[in-house]
Amino acid sequence: MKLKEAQEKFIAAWGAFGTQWGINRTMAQIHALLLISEKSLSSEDIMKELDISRGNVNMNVRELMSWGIVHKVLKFGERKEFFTAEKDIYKTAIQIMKERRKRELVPVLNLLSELEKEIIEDDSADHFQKVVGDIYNFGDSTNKMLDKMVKTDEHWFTGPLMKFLVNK
Amino acid sequence: MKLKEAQEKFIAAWGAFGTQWGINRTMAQIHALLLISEKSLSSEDIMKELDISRGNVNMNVRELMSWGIVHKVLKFGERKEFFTAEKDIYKTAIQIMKERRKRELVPVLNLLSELEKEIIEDDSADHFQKVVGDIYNFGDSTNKMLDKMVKTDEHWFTGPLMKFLVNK
DNA sequence: TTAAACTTTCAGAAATATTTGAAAGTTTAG
DNA sequence: CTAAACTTTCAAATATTTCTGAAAGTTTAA
Repeated sequence: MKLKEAQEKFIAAWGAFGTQWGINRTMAQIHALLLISEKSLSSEDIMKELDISRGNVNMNVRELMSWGIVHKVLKFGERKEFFTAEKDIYKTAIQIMKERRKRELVPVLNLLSELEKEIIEDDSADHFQKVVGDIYNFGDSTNKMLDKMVKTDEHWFTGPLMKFLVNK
Repeated sequence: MKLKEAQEKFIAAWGAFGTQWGINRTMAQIHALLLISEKSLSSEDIMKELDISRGNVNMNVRELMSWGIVHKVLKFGERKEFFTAEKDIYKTAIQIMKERRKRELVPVLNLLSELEKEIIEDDSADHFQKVVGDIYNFGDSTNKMLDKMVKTDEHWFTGPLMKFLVNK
């Protein structure tokens, strides 16, 4: 297999997987492209490589930056902006966890704790309150666990946690 | 707040969150509805409650069953099928992990290992091979970890794992 | 049998999400 | 300044996903 062919396969597949786990195809493809590019790329480069419009590149690159997994690079003597992806996959994963915690888990916890507090009028609310409480507790534990994972400097993924889980 | 109001809020919110993490709104709403219903519900009940069509209910309930978090219940003397959601949130989470591992992680690992093996022709493929290899290793560790988490009978979420992570 | 009670399917309609591309906005070299 | 080089925005077009509802299929009671 030619390198180019393999790269295209990787980008296409990453795009398809992206769709499956809820992020848009193009965003995932741009991320894949930047991951496998040693040099940082301009909007122009990305447009050509993936055959997509300027606006699309702009919007998705900004989204990737808001996730903290793609960064702007400025080159001396160049007016243009270039972009590069975090290449450490561990750091990338941590960053994604961080963002998902913030964007998805925290809002759920807020909703649940609001519901938990407010149901006081109805005395047939037992089951509902239990469900809400159970989900809250589970979410809260997950939240704390993620927080710990994310804040520690330790490379826990290859460290004692993994040993703990995988051995024994 | 009235119970009914709180329940509707929960269902609506669960639907919206679902959208965000890549599953369809109605499927998430049906799951929410079944979670907070003590009794199992018929298609008819779900149609009325969420104001959606028969076909929509049928398709999404089957999808939830394929995830293993909703089950068919047969009642004596009743021709109709009823549905109920797994109420243990921990079991539900484990089940979702199991399925995501199978549906999302394993296919990614297959792709990556295929790419890893096949790139042999080009000698400028170093960086690409490193990226693919790094992602593979990370995915493989995650896979093993999830496998362990999922297979153990231990309620690890409140057990030693959490203690390990949250304390110290 | 058969017909009522139910479930499933699926083509077309509707809703939602993504993309384009041209215009507006911004920055910088000279 | 000002004009060239670049980035951002956003309304309209396109693509994708989801939903409807009626028809087809299945099961069961009698």
